Amino acid sequence: MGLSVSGVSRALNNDPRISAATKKRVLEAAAAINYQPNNMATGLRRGKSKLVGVIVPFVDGRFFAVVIKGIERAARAAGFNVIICQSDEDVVHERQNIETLLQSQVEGILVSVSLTTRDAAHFAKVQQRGVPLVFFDRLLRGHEVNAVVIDDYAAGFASTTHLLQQGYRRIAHLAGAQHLNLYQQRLLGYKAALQAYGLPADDCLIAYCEPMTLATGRQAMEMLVQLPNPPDAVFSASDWALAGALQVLEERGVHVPLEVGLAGFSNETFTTLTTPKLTSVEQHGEQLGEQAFQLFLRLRQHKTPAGPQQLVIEPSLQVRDSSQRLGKDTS
Amino acid sequence: MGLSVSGVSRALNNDPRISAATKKRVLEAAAAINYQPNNMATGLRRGKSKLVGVIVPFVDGRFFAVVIKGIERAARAAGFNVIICQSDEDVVHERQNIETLLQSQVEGILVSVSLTTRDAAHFAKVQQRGVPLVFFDRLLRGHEVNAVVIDDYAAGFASTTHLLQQGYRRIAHLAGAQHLNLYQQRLLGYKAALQAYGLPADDCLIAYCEPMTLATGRQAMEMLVQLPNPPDAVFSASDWALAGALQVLEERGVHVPLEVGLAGFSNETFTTLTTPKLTSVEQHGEQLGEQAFQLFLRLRQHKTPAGPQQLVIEPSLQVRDSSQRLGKDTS
DNA sequence: GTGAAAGCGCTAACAT
DNA sequence: ATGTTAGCGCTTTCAC
Repeated sequence: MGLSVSGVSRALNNDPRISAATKKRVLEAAAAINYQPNNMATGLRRGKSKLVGVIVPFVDGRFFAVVIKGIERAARAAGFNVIICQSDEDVVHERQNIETLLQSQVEGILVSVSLTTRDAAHFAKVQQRGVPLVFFDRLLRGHEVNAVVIDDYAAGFASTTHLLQQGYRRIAHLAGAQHLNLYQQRLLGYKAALQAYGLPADDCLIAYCEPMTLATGRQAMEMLVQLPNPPDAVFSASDWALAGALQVLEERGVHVPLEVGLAGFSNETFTTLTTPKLTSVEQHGEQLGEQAFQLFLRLRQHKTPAGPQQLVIEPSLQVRDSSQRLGKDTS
Repeated sequence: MGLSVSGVSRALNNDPRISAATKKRVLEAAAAINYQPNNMATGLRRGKSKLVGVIVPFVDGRFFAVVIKGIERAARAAGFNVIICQSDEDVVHERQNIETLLQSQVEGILVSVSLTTRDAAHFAKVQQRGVPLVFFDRLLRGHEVNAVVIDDYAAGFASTTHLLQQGYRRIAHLAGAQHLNLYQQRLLGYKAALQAYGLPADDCLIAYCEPMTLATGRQAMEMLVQLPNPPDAVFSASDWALAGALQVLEERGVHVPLEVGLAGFSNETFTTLTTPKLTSVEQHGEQLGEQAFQLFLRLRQHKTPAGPQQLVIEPSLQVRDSSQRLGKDTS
């Protein structure tokens, strides 16, 4: 009849050292009283919380939402719960988030750094505590870290090459903050594609948008159209900035894609809702999220990893109306 | 020199019963060894986790992202951490989310129900455990619950009235699942506005989209344009469905807003990126999120509340190009 | 196969 | 103003 606490614990945890009969008895009783295990107590005793923390700059916008979905799926499968924090592109919040997550005893942290993050002191602290740290998508240049990124260079190269194939020759680039790997790589890919076509790189055609929003995209485009020799195409490192550029062109009666071709980045949902629909780069965020979590799991297993791990995911170009001057495109 | 654990605890918690000198000493030592309090231990001992759970159908899309921002702001101010769960519009996930949150010992749950939620058994379980439960935006019809909602009826009335003022007379409605309060209220507001103008309600003009997406909006519009007497305006309970409608009209060469006027709901970011820009309802999600958290706090204080509390937030109509047939609008 | 008991890190009586 | 100690709910040795 009566059973000791340890017996109950064993039954609930499928411990082999218990008879099927008593296990059944316990399970029924538990269901009857609507028993809920207390994760805090379990975590405290076991010394592991089964929690991972995720820090993203923001959660609206398709990319990070999708990444989170991927992380959650993988985490659920491994019996982990996920705590999501938004840094709001503010390094101060990011530091607070780290603090919060460490206090919550997360077993690992997955982070995509904010735009305003320039030093990595708060991340060092995480490592120092022995909490596995995985960066995804955005990371600080010049830091050797565990990371899952997409091949931004290849994406920049492919987008620019696509525009060149469509016959555009004076291609501008809306660039992001260069201390972030991904904006730098997109710019480098763009430059490399021009060079591969034997075209000179004209610095006038590179406009830095920080942050990359509709507003900064508008400003950049206003500037570009007033150039003595304005561009006939734009490759933007962000769909948002590209949307701003499109607005400016529309207002000035410039036809897209006949007069100016456009290609963006992130495959935001609105890219299929504008006129014309915007060509963009799909980053396969869900896959990226899953990989990031898997990497965390691996780091957790091997206490002493063999140096920083880097995983690269191949993006794919979604060609839509905004960049198709010719009938079709077979790239 | 040496100090007891309780002394340290007191210093860290700003207990008055400790000298300023020792407090300082402890704080310095804590900083030196990079001390992090263990929330699980504190929570276990105190019997409170300082955690709230939030369940939303999804996190992409502007509305819920903004609501979450509001909740987080209010929670942070009250010293709470937030666990965000996505139900993915699936009641099965929703039940799992509830389970997860209860195990995590959250002190309250804020939820916006999924589309597939029809019964409230899993929510009853939450109440039964004495965990305060607050619904926001979406709730099940016919359940008396604590909730913060927007005045969907007023919004439906205002949107439809605005279209009428612009001279549209055959106004269709893209409606959502009627077991959810908000879609029902939007429909009722629409009907009431027609009636107030002395116009008959034509059931042919009401198209149910479930779920309300670009695809279902397209289908609905295809059907509407083929009516013997097609509509000259559309009020949609979702911007997504409206975007689908706009695409269909565009493809058929129907001019918006001259031939057909459009008004949507939720003020999604893409409403300013389409051509024409879409009129929509701003729901003030951040405010809604803050109110929802405040309501939770109040429920937590008074163990026995005086019946279900309901808070209503007034939305506001954002008039843009898609609904302006006349020169201007002063509603 | 089952029970007794220690202890995870912390707080809050209750001493002193 | 500081120290001592019990115990939050659970798991896990260790003993039987």
